[in-house]
Amino acid sequence: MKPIRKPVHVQVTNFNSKVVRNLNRSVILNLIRESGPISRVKISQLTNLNKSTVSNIVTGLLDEELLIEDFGKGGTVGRSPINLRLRTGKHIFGAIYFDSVTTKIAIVGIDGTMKHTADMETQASRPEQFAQLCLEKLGMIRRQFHFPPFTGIGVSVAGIVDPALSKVVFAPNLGWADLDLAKIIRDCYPEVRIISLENDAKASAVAELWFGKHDINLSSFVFLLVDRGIGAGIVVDKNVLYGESHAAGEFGHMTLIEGGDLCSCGNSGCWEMYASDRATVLRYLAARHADPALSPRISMDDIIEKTRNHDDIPRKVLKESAYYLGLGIANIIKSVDPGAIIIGGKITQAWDIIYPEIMRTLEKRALLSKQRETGILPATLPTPPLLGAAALSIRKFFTDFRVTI
Amino acid sequence: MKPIRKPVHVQVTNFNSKVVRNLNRSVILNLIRESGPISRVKISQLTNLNKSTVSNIVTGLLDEELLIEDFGKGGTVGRSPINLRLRTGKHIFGAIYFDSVTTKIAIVGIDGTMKHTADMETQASRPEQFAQLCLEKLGMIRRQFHFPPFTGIGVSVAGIVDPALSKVVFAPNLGWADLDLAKIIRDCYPEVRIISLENDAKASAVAELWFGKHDINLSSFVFLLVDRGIGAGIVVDKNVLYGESHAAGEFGHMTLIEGGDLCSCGNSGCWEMYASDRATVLRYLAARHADPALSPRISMDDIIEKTRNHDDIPRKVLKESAYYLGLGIANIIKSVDPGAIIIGGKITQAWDIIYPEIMRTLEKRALLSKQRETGILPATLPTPPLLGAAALSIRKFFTDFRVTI
DNA sequence: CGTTAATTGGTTTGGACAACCAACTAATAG
DNA sequence: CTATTAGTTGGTTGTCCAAACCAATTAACG
Repeated sequence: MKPIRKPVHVQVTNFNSKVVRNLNRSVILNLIRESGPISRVKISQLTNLNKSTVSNIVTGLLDEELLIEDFGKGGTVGRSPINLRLRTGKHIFGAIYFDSVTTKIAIVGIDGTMKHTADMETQASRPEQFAQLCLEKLGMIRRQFHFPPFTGIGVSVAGIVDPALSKVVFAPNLGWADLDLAKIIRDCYPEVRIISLENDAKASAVAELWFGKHDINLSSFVFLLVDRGIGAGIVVDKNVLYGESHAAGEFGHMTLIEGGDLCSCGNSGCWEMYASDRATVLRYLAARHADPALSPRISMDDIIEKTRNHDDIPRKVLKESAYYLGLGIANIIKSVDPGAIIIGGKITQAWDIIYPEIMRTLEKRALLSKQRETGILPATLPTPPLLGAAALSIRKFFTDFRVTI
Repeated sequence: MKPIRKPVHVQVTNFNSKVVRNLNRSVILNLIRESGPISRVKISQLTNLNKSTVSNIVTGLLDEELLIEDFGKGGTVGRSPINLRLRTGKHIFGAIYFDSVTTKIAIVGIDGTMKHTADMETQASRPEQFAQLCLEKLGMIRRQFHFPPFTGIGVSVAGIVDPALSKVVFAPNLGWADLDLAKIIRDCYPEVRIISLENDAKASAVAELWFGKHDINLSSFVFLLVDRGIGAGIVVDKNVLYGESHAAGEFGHMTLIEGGDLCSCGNSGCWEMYASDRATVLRYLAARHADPALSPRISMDDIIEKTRNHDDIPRKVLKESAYYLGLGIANIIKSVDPGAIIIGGKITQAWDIIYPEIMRTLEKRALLSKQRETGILPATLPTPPLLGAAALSIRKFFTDFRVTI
């Protein structure tokens, strides 16, 4: 018999003038970030804040050296507006993406521009030492190219992460479990105040949300990262869904085919047994009647490369993967009904092959006619999980309330 | 080639003193609702609002006759607290739940108590007239039992609803499509200001969120309504997920068995072809070697009733449904990783039969060990979609900002 | 070409409003 | 009477808002 717990009264957020100021400051800063360069008057109109209030807050942001004023000419009558935009260069962010084969490192500007990138071969067997090595490399690059000290550092990992505890809970492809990565970063960079750790798919979703170059204003979407496995980041109203165990979006392990192939997670018929890169490679080897043990030697790049020649097998294999992708995507659409699905991963290099096949499947299996129009888009960014790592910390920088002295 | 649309600058919400007041008022009112009776000092401690601020706002709420003061004795030393609780009786809400066979009507108090209920046989063929009939019946009951005029009216429908347009988009089991139900309500009750319309599963989720009697404080969960079909309401951080086409949570139509039975939605292998009440009834008839055309004559009640006798077939059939329920629930857990799954519908009357079977399936198919502990609970409320209809309007009453004169 | 009106962008000023703080009164147990 | 807890009062602070006020630019007109 379970004891009946009385509801615990968690701290309720209240509102006062300071909170209001910080919220409005955040609103203005984000408006400039998203739609800058923009004048004070335009901000006032869009936010419904009074002109004087906007001026007041902007003065503060200029004092903090977060903005730059552009004195230009306005084409129409009247005084020319002073356009405001984000100041880049003053704040930079370090980013690391731990993946099974290659770990990627980058230095990223406040506006999401990659200032510098580097690759390292992942040494998964000694996680602490390897993480330290990457962090040191990051610092070396920073000094070498005379960047200012990091405002924040962000890390993404191909696995499940608990950002409250800032630990890697379970990363099967790296063989990591219960690794306190945040502590390693803090020890290495004690002066850096903003540190983020996140699952790679969720980080990618944040990257697309903040820096994606889509022609529609996406506020609800699912980012699908097709890699060795399949992960997803669900974004609803510009918020990432985390879930109770921080495992929301693990669509890769949903059962798609009852009684299907056995997955390493213990379940059978998981989506990623049919649509992940690993599945594609294995299917390719099977089609070539090759030894499945060769799979580590063959990469998605090889298969996609081979479609350029007049060879039907890689094309057929990719189409088959696309069919299964469509099958799972239809389920995602029925689950959370997103405004779009953004696909990242190597398979998107064969977009012309996979897209028609995905859409064909969707059209057969969609529930509502409106949902058949759900946009299926390739990622617009170079390496979403890497940029996403930085985006996590950049987001904190912009949305966390300024510490009032 | 699509035209590149510049991001449309939607109205940004700003913050000023009036907004702050209304937010804090809302915070206090909801705290009293959820954890009342409670004293001013306790509210102050829990919300971090100053004692005087709480007193100020509470005075306003007392003036509005929303609260009642209980002068009791406090067991300890010091002045006894004046406990505050919601005043019931002054505000009542009308609720209608349109389902395929029986339409249910209720009069509900502000605290979620059912004051009066009535059933009507659904006449789906003439939706406008039938809706009007139900609304009139609701008014008749109200007058007969001397209730005050309705503060709000809420309606839930077994189908997809667009609450922005307040229309029933698609209700296959009722045969309704593109029905402007909100207009019918408004025409019938022009003086009622709060009118809500929602899908039955989403309404049920709101009912459990606001009035559910669970021993844990649920803020993220999925309400699963197992009926002729299967629908779900996803709740994340106390917010219901709607989705781009207002079709989030349509797990009933997710593909669970590739190449499985053909569903009326056009897809094959949908979950509800295996786990819904209709599926259970059909499976029961098949086990009895009876004519599937008899299915409208046999109800879930009959099957559950028969498990009381020493008859193995209904038991076996229910267990099979529970297996498929577990299969789909595992997928839901992997999708949105909820804190709990609350199941509603007739099948929960056989909880002792289905629960062990669901859990057995989950344990085999869960991804994380922590997720194996995800609570699977039966609904705690009598008819969640009906109470949910009222809860929608009650929620608006509490959360919508008070119109300042 | 110089002056003025019209227009738009941005700032200053005074007032309103809400939360906060500290000191106060009220009630209760011992 | 004292210690303790609950709730109120009066004054202060901080923020937003409205409107008046500068600033800068173009168009019109004599």
